[in-house]
Amino acid sequence: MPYSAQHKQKTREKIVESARILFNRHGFQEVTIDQVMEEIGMTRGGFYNHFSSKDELYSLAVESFMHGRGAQWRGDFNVNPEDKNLQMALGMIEGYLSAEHLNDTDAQCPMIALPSDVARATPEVQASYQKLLGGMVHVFQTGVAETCDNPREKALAMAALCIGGMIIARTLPDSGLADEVRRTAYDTAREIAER
Amino acid sequence: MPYSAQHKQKTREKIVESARILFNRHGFQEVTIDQVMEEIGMTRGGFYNHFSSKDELYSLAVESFMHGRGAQWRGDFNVNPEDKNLQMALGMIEGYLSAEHLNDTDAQCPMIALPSDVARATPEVQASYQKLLGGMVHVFQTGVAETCDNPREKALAMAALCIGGMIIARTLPDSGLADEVRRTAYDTAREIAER
DNA sequence: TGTACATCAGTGAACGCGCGTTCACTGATGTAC
DNA sequence: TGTACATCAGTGAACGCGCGTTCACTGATGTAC
Repeated sequence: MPYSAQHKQKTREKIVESARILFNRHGFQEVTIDQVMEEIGMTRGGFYNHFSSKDELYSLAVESFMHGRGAQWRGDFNVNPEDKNLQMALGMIEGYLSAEHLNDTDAQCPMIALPSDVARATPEVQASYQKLLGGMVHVFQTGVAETCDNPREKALAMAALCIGGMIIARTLPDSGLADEVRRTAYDTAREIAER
Repeated sequence: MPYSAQHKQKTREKIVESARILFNRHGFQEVTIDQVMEEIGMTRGGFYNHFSSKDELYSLAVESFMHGRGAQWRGDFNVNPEDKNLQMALGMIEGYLSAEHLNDTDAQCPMIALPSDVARATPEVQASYQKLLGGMVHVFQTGVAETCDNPREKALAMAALCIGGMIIARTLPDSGLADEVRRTAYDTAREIAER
């Protein structure tokens, strides 16, 4: 067997990561397979040795955030769902609604970077998006579970504020207004968590 | 002067409205000028008699919602900012987060239909988006102004919940979960308004 | 240890298609007489 | 009132370009002997 199985797996992962970053930056339609492959020093033809279509790549790129860049990011803010305490949930809110998260497009959550793209994508891509939301709601829910009797509702409201606040902030040309939206979403989500 | 000035103005408005609906349905990149023109029974060449580029049309289409389809929609839910009372703001929340609004893509607010498209568009398009947000915040703010001392913060939080909740709901393939998100956003926004 | 070989990841030219924009033309309309 | 004319909204072919995908090939690699 020429080329080890790991070699192919590594290349595959590099393509997905390159795609995730480029889709985050420019959107799905706007990114070409050429660009994705060039980013990792390869040419377009090789792409179809790994994936059957650009759509398949899209779904994998969205989902990869959860256990890839997203997990790394949660580490920075000490967010570990196993902790099951309020501090953990508050860390998530703070990190998600932070200026760093807003400005670091490459490492940004795809739920913020690609909402309307995903709404028009294949069911597979939407399923990947739903998995990300499920992960976030799980974090919030376990965090507030022991201090209230409707953790699920709280978790969903917190998620809507985090994601919605960031999407709006990202879209506004006036950065002052964007910061105001972000801060208000943070205050409100925190208040819901602590109430 | 052959063809009255009104004739040209009418055609221009028809193009913008056709574009707004098609962009809402399929996104900016995915809609061609051919499709926009065909929708009103014209051919592609005539487009450049009215607009200098597809980008210019995009900005106008987003902004047109406010005084066009959006105003009509506010009428259905008795939302008139001149009323300056809580009921008016609650009507807006209810209408915005309603199942009808979620499912009627053609008449949907572009803030829900196009967030990530706009984030990557020209500053002009983003300015149009910001105007829509400003209008919504204004409605909420005047509605809660007389019953609390931080109307601006409340209005921004309500807007984040309305827009964020709807964007998420629209993207989820599981309609049960989508309804849950929508309902929770409604309950939370209402609670903020009434507190 | 060294060499011939089979495999298949990766290459890059080519295909088919569609899009934004341009442009020479057409013909419906309002006006001048 | 009727007619010739000027205007310009609208037409549709053409241009230039780029993209997703295919395909014949190349050459780096691990294995058999």
